[in-house]
Amino acid sequence: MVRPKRTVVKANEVNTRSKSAVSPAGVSKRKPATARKLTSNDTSNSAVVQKPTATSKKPIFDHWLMKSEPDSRYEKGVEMKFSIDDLIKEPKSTAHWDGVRNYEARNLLRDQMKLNQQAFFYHSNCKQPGIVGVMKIVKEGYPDHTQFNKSDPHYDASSLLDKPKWYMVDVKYVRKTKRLISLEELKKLHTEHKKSLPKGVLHDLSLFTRSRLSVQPLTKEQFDFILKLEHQDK
DNA sequence: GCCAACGTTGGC
DNA sequence: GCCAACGTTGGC
Repeated sequence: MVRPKRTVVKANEVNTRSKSAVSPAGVSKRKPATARKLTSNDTSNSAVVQKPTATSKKPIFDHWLMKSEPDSRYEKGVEMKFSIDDLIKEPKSTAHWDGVRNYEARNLLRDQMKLNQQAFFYHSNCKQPGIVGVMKIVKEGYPDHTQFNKSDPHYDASSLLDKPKWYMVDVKYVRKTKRLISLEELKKLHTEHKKSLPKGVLHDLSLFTRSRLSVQPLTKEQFDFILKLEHQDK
């Protein structure tokens, strides 16, 4: 599994409004992320995803961006790094994205991420933050076992076996992007897209509007737009 | 290493 | 349920 960069912190299920999450898939290790609340608000999901209706224009989020730290960092004595190369090295290049400890992210992992959907692998908290590859969801949300492991940095004593608080998905490596699509570049585009008259597709990219979320939702339009950048020289 | 943004905790 | 204090994320 991967590890997110953040730590565990057990979030309790209390905050309703929170939203962040992090965590990568994990293969070998995992890291946490945050998500939103749970128990109490299981029903209220984050509002991130909506269903299409003939009349509404709510965006459909069926693509993802998942953050992981490629550089070595220790949390409770456990190394948290998980780069795209680490994912590639996993058996079948597949990992669980464990360690997310944020309710909003948890809700995405548990409820919204579906089989075969694509996700960007994003390197964070490193020299060159940005998108480095593409992966796909190969197993939908299921309980993150690390919450029950006392020796795991993301152990959560408040989570019950029969009512797990935290979830993860499995992701499989698809390919690296032809080049790093940097945070800097995305930020520039985001700024332009906010200013342009009809706003551009990246005007509300969650990487900037919800920067601390470790698992972020994207529309197909956003995903495709960003992926096309790999063909530009930059 | 700093620090802004924002999530979490816990008293009241 | 509010909100101040505190903790974390993650870019810079």
